[in-house]
Amino acid sequence: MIAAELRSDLMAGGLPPGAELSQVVLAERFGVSRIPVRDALRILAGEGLVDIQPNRGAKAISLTPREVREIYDLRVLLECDCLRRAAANMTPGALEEIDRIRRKSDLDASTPGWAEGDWAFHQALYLPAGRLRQLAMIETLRRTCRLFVSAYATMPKKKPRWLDDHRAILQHLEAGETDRAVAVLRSHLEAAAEYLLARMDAG
Amino acid sequence: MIAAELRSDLMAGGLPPGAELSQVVLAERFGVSRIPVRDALRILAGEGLVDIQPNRGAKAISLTPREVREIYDLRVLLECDCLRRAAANMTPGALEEIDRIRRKSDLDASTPGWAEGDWAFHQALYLPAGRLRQLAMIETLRRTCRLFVSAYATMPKKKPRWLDDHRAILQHLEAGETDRAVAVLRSHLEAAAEYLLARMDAG
DNA sequence: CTTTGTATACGTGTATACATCTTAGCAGAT
DNA sequence: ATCTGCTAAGATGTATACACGTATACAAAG
Repeated sequence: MIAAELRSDLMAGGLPPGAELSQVVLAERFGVSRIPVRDALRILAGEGLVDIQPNRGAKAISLTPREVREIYDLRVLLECDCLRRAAANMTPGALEEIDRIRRKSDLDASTPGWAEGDWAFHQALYLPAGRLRQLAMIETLRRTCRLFVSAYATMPKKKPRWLDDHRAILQHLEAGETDRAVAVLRSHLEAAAEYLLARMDAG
Repeated sequence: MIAAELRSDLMAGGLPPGAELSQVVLAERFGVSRIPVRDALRILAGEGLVDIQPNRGAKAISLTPREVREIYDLRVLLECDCLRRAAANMTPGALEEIDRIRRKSDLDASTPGWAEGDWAFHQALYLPAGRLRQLAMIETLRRTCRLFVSAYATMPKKKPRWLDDHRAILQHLEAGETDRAVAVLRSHLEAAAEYLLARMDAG
């Protein structure tokens, strides 16, 4: 629970990248001893969200533009492959379900919780691939990016572009044109990378 | 240190897949309290080597053939991409260094520590890509496989095939034929997957 | 004989206390 | 004035003790 709480704080931007995460401070804040805090920090370290250095404390991760670029390259690699595999196993029922989730995510596109809907869509999209481990790796990479999206990009106004991309991906899948769907996904991710990198250069 | 020790034990097969890892027995075995053991288990859980279930203890991971297949597919995806990027940045000096490591790994090919040399070669091969995070992900996946190689495959006798592959990859790189080098790497990994899966079906 | 409830034992989760390390601050020498 | 060395404060690492949850064994009811 403490790990989940900390994760939310990191996502929301309450703990900016590079912030020092003192065990005692967090323990007092949550009203528990340091042991559960240590466990939580180790869990988050395993997810790559915090960086623990022996005898020197934990920090919220801080990425260089070069690392952000690498992470998005990895996402392109893993997500495009996952979509391709999912397309091979896609059923009409699954497509219907994904579209339902897409429409629901349209609603809270302007709320602070827009990212949850975005991830729900992509998750549903990749699920038919039957690759749980790959999906977990993708989620980890997405969360790592989220930290920086929250920190640098206040609230994307280019949202419509994203929603259009989602719809386009689905339409191409329904038409059986996997390559086109994958191409849209790739450009979808590249656009997000460019947006974030531009913001990092600015701020 | 305890995490490293446990990792070695898991690799060497002393702790077979699915083995229950009790905090108390491990604490007694290492002559320390349970706290450092908890930390070590969380570290290994972050690396995906052990599975921690709340209030129910930790176990060495146990993979189904389907999951092994997925992991090798991920390795093909990540390692081939990494090699391609490395080939683009490869210098004559780097090739010389890799070949030096390859020749050294030839020597302890029949010893129990053959896997270290194997990994050293691949690591040197991918390093010029300048993708540290991707390299870390690959290492994690390789370690996960290693657990099962140790458990099911006593000592591969097909070693010569692997060493030949290593040499072939280098030769293709020296010739500037990246696609061929990547093709050999892919078949290299596929062969390892087939070998392990066959052993799992048998045992 | 199967099933359900309970009690006991075992293991994990957490709090407190102590040991160790890092680091900031300051005094002194060059 | 800068650098070296020491000292003290704060944080992390670890050990011990206790609280809680889970699982197994046994007993009793259906």
